[in-house]
Amino acid sequence: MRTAIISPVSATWIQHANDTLRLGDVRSGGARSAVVELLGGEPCCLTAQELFDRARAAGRPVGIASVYRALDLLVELKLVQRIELGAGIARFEARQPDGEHHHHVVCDDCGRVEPFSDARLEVALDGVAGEVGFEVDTHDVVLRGACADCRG
Amino acid sequence: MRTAIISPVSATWIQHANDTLRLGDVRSGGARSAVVELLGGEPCCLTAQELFDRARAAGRPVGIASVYRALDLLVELKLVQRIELGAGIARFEARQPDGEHHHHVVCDDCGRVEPFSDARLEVALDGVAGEVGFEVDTHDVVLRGACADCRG
DNA sequence: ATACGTGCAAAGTATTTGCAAACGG
DNA sequence: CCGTTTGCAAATACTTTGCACGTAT
Repeated sequence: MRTAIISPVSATWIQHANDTLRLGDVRSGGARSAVVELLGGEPCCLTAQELFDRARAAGRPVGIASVYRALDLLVELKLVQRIELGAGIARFEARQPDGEHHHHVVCDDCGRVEPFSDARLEVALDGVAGEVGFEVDTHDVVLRGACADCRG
Repeated sequence: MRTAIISPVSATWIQHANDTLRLGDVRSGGARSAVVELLGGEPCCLTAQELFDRARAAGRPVGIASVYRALDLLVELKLVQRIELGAGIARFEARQPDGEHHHHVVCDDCGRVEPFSDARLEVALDGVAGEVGFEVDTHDVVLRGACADCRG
């Protein structure tokens, strides 16, 4: 194990993730620990490649395949949300145990991604979730347009 | 040109799409016509492969590359919306000129996709669009969960 | 006639899988 | 010790690009 400087909120998620992992019959390995720590310390979403690069930069010789395998497991356990913002690149973000979350606005021109959250939107989404015939677990919302720099 | 049995609403979109294409300095080719006709006749989203298969089944010897090229152009002209529902497969859907549109709910288990629409959700989305710093052009909403068949 | 559109095949890129070695409990 | 996890390399699957030929205007 290795210490890391992380925010209290994220530390809670890391704790939660490790607890959940321990419940399943999974063992702790270096690659998965790195992914959990990195996602826990990040406020917004990261790509698999970004996780790989950061782990390597931190001196952990992980393989990209292990990053994907760790992410698959975490998504399956509902600890992580997979987010598709287009361009065929998946992004990953910690799912807070209290349901707290945000959505994303993407610039069609430069690809910039920014988070936002809105209580009324969540209320509307919860309302819709009860009306479709599915048992809804999560939702994604993506706004697309031009950021301040690219508008012209 | 070839006739096809299509609904009035979609005929409007096809008309609109052809008009818009004619304004740009683009010429009409077989592959692009096929894509426009197929998207105009479909109420929900289709994958590039589905468009390719249907065009071939209809006796049009299009190439998959031309399908992608036509879709790129149509997306650029805002005639078509690209929708990412996960699994790395993009889907495409006609954008009605009057802004009428729907969203999607996806079964995490079997992959089933169903459309839905909700006026209150649209109001909330419009409200949020004015508060983020971007000039928002479109939005995607995806609900994920278990469909009636897979719930257990 | 001339440039744009097209089909095929090859290349590109994100992700997954096979496998033997390393490792945790 | 035994089975999970890992890193590497090869394979896969969707999408894009190169190029010569066809086609609309």
